[in-house]
Amino acid sequence: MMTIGKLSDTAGVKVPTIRYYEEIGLMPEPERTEGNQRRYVRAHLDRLNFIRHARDLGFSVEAIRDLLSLQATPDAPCHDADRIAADNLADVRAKIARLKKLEAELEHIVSECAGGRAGECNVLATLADHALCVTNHGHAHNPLDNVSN
Amino acid sequence: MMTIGKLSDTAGVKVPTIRYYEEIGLMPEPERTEGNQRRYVRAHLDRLNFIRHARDLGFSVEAIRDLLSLQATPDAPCHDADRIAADNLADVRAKIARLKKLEAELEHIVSECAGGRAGECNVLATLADHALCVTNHGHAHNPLDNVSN
DNA sequence: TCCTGAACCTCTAGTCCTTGGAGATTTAGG
DNA sequence: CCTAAATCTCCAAGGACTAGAGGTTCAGGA
Repeated sequence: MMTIGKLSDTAGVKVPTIRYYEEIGLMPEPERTEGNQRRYVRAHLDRLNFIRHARDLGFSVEAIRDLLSLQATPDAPCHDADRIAADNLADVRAKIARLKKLEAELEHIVSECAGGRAGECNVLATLADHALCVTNHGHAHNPLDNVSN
Repeated sequence: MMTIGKLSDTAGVKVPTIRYYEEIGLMPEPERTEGNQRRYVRAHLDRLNFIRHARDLGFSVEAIRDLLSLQATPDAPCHDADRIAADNLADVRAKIARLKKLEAELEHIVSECAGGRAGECNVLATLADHALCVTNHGHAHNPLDNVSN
């Protein structure tokens, strides 16, 4: 029997986040004391650890929802979990590829900067003119959605 | 003199986004027609291209604000712009490093999956127990903030 | 000149995943 | 029994957009 604060410390997930997970149905509603405070048991900690770990690995909340329901049915075939993980891996790789292009671009920009006045600054010049770029880092219309996380 | 739609198409920035940039002060308020529609000139396009390019490169709106004010004062020393870009580069590198750890972890998880039942699934087992991880991909308390670009 | 339909306007609210605060209540320890 | 810490609920913010409703303006053609 532990309080939400103890659960929070143990799992490394902030208190409001735990309540949020409950609200969106990732965490089950725990027992309450007479005074309406949440009391958790070991199973809650395991589940929260699972969630945090999956979030650390970049899984979306929706993916985690799927993984949790798979976990709940141990006799179900495992390829669904495998596919979710593989999708996530592909996602992570795409993000790495994109960030590497940005890295190259930024390296170029920064290294060229001679430390003069803003009027001749390479950083500013490059940002003002895409044609000065060394790589094609994309003219994506939703550039960052792909990279966040 | 171009409409917001033309500006949007030319710069590759969605119309509501342009209005949003105006609202937060990244873009200046343009002239209006008698009927209250925005009309842009070349300078607006240049500025919007600058902004989009910087966003593509992962700069935050706040960083862009700084860069734009530097651009407006060509005689100012350039090291501020350089520092902003260098900070951003460090940021991108940190994200890459983090994502590579995730990649390694996910590769491990996925490759180990024998395609059996969920009860023995490696994906699920690893998520349930951090100790099974091959790398220390961090117990960060704000795991994804560091990675979203 | 009028009409039509596309593009524009403002305003509000939603996205995602938390995080923080206000103000009230409960709990555990001394 | 008292107090301080922790908890409760509810609401709002963050970043950077995105989407919709409901209404107006523009440009081209008949």
